[in-house]
Amino acid sequence: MDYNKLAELLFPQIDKTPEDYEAMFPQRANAEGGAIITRLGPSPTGFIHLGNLYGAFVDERLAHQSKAEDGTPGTFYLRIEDTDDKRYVEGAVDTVINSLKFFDINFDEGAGCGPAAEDGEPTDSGDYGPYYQSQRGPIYQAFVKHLVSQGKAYPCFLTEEELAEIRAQQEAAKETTGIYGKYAEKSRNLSYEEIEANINAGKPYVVRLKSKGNAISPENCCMENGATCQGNSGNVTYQNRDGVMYIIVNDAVRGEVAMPSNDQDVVILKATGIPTYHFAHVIDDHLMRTTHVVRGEEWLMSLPIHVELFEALRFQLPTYCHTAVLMKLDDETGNKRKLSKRKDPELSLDYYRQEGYHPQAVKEYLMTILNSDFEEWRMANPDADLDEFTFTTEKMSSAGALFDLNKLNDISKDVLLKIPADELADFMLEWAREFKPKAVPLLEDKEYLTKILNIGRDDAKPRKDLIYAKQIFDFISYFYDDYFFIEEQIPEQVSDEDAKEILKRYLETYDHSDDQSQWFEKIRTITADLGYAVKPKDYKKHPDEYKGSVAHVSTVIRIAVMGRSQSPDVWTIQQILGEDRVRARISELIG
RNA sequence: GGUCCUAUGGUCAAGCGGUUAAGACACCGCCCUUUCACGGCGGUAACCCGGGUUCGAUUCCCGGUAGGAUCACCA
Repeated sequence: MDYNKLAELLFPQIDKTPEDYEAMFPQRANAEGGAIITRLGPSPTGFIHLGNLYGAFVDERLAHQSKAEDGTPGTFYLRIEDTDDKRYVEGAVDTVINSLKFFDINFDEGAGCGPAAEDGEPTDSGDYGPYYQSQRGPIYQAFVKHLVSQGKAYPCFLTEEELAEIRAQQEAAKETTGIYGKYAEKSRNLSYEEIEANINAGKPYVVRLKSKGNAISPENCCMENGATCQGNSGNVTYQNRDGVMYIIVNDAVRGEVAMPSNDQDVVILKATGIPTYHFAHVIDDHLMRTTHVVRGEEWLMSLPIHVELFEALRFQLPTYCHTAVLMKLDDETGNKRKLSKRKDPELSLDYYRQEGYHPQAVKEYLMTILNSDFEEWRMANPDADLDEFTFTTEKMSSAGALFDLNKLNDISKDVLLKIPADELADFMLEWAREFKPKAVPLLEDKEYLTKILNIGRDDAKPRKDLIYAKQIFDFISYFYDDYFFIEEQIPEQVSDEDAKEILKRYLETYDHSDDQSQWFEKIRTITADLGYAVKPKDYKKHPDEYKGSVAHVSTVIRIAVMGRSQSPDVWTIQQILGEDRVRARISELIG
């Protein structure tokens, strides 16, 4: 078979060679001396979930933390993986970029990363484009053509029915499914004339890799059992394990990973002329000079395919970082399972936006599950910027981490405490504009809101009860008349008459200009006059001698003014609320 | 089913042949306190099972078990 002739028959319109592309996309200047080049390759649905964010975070940190010899940092770029013919969602690239920007994750180059054009359309930036796989057709085809001309790939005309039949046969015989070994022979052995006839007849076809298989044989490799040898692409070791060729790859997060080498004649070019993920990954990450490929664990099993592809093309293998998938405890089965888009709203980044989690809190949380020594570092450096932490792939867990909302909330409390109240007020308003529009006019009084958010923050032991916007709003809602209502019952120790009496006397003696001790002194007086214990301990010791304690009296006032029994300090709240509101609310309750 | 990954308290996790087996979150109790939150003190709670190797295994090896991942012209 004349493979050159075959390549020409299949790709007459392709005139560029791999060498041309190698020259067009030379090694990156900053890749020398340790700078890391990473990429994010989302599909163009624009849907970014927590898992994507998790990976993007790793990519970003790895690239921007690393430095070339001359001090320039690594590069983190955005490539859109739209090889699937599923519909392209309008504005998806913008969505991706903006979703990540919300978390301070910024790209250096790639799709949509250039300055906006005059008509407002986003442009791409960088010298290694195009950054959309759908626009890279000729590039992929040039490499496929090259492989065909070397006899390393071939066209396959198997129809869906034939494929299904083979599959059924294999399943019945309990064999591995797919096109490999004897099942590949039919297509592999097609003569030039047969192929030409098929093409002239307009039959659709795919291009498959001609796998070298993984059996140890004289023409393949004749290593002794257990012996190893180095691969051409670097970073790969082959080993004969009882007649089966294994690949051993050093994964940055998992260490050495061993598995049987690929024996499937995988599809590299679909009937549409568009490559599969496997092929696009190999070509793109090589040509765009990616040094570290960060991706989910679900890709680990296709590593042998990628290794064979890298070897066949004589490309250098990148460093792989297969990250663990995010898990969750299933309510029904009680087992761990992968977070799913359909069942788990907390997977969607929108969930955190709706609830009003601060991006910094989500980042901080992600970092704690990403690197096990982060929490320790954070305790030692409570005020340091997140970027000062040195992130390492070695410290990443290879088991799936369970998503823990409790932990997120705990971290969020600390994060929000460090954000100045007026910034938090802006954050609340922004959140409300999107998710609680009715409250916007109220929250627009920034001075008022800032005062509220600032309660108890400057103390030596600052309050930590602010977690996320939605929760915060509920927490402070009584400051706004529209949302104020009596939510709780008065304590059982206090009779209805006493409650009225307490409030009546409170209102009579109320002086808005009292300082906190004067104010509390008056409550003590009321407490004592009505037969309640001024010191809660007295009541605790001698419950028979008192109706209740000052705590219960205070609770009545709390409920009158705030509608609830739990809140920060009453005096402070009243000062913010203003005299009119306080008086009005109490009068209202007295009736 | 084949292949691969993983296995320390409820959760996240230190540990990398000899430890009273850290820490954080959650939970419980006490203290502080006019409630709550914060803070302080204390507490419950773990090395999946079985074989080896070794003077000694949570740690190394093998087997089992469990959970997860993956087996497309989807990524």
